[in-house]
Amino acid sequence: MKAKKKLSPKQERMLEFIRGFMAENGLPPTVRDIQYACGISSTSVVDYNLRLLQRDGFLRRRPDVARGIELLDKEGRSAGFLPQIPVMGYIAAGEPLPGPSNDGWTQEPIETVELPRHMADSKKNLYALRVKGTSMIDALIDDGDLVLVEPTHDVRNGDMTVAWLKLEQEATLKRIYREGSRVRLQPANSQMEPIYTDASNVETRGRVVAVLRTL
Amino acid sequence: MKAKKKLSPKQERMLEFIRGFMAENGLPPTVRDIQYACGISSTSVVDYNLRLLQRDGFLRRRPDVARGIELLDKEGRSAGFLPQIPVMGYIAAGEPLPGPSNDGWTQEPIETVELPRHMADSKKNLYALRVKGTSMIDALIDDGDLVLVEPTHDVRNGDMTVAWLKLEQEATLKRIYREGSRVRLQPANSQMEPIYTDASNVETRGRVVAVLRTL
DNA sequence: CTTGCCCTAGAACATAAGTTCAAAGGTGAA
DNA sequence: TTCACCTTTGAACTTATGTTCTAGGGCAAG
Repeated sequence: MKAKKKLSPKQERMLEFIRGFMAENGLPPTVRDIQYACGISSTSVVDYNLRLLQRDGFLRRRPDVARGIELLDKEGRSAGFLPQIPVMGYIAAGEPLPGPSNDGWTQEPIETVELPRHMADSKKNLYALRVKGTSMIDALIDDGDLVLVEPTHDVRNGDMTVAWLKLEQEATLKRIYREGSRVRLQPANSQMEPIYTDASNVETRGRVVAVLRTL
Repeated sequence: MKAKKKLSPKQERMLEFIRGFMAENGLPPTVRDIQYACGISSTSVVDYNLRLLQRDGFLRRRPDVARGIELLDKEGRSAGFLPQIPVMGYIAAGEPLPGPSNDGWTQEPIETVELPRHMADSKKNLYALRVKGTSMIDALIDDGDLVLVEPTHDVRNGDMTVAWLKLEQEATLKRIYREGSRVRLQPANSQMEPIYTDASNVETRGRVVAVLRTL
């Protein structure tokens, strides 16, 4: 992991814009796109800063090719184009569960992952949690897996849910079924027994839309 | 699912090239890139065919913008840029296991998925299998999951392996450990017991590099 | 054969977009 | 202040790249 130079606000903004432009339009911006979007007065200033950004390893430029900007990730591989999903923290049985407060997040993401469109589905404001420990095995989720969460309170019966059990002070991933005043939390692994608890004891934090495991 | 017009060989080739170019270079090709790569004699012919491809819904062109080609998937959403991983078939306990023969595949993919670089990564020639049934639950893999396979015979001890048990005529996903003349197949779920069998009974088809589950 | 249609050729054109330059403005160290 | 050094300006320049046009070839229907 290389220590990246810190960027000027202008460079920060440029990178931000380039990322967004690529994700939105499916091709890299031109120098002039950047100029206008970032309120820069001259193409030469854009060029100047692109040069610096390239020097510091944030992007690569192909000389003389239109829109020849290529964003690089921390490992120097090509990146961009896809929505960046923030990994907001860990989910583990005994630990507090990161979640959005009323206006945005208090913490920074511990990392970000780039996800294909058919998963990320843009406007849903997804975030991800890294699973720590094997306590979610009954949901067929292993240590190190990444769970993609849609932060909604509108969880339906049968949805795989990120739940916080208040009494137990425990985070869990289960399919949820409201049954009167109580709630049934059903492990994905049908060989395992469901948990029943009082509805007031369960705080749903969102709906799991995907699980990613890399080996 | 709309019925796409069938394409001329030239158009087929152009689309193919555009896809590859984008995945490889991270930006769409120019008209002239396409011209040279597909051995076309004039830019106007490329333009002509791009026009037809656009008419038939395979791509969108932004007028007057350099490299303004945008590939569309079957649903008309923007696509491209990422390696297309072919889903070559199903993996299920009692069914034959799709696999590459000496020169390529005999079957067509049942679908393709677009994967982020950090998963699809290199030129590893990955393919995917759709899991059918719950027989892989001991590997923490559910019905409907997608397993990404690197087709290699060089599987190391501890790798999650796509294995075919000849006697049992059964496909399975396990961590593999060679122990002398026999093989230990260890479920990912550590609460479950390993299977031991003779080395000659196991045919390894590749290494699982990722598991994707969408809910 | 003629007509119409789809496709190909080659060239020229228009402009989108990268690059370069000389000069000036800011800023901090000495 | 003076001297480096980094950054900004505004414009001009070059070329990469989309677009257009006219002409012609191939082929099937009439």
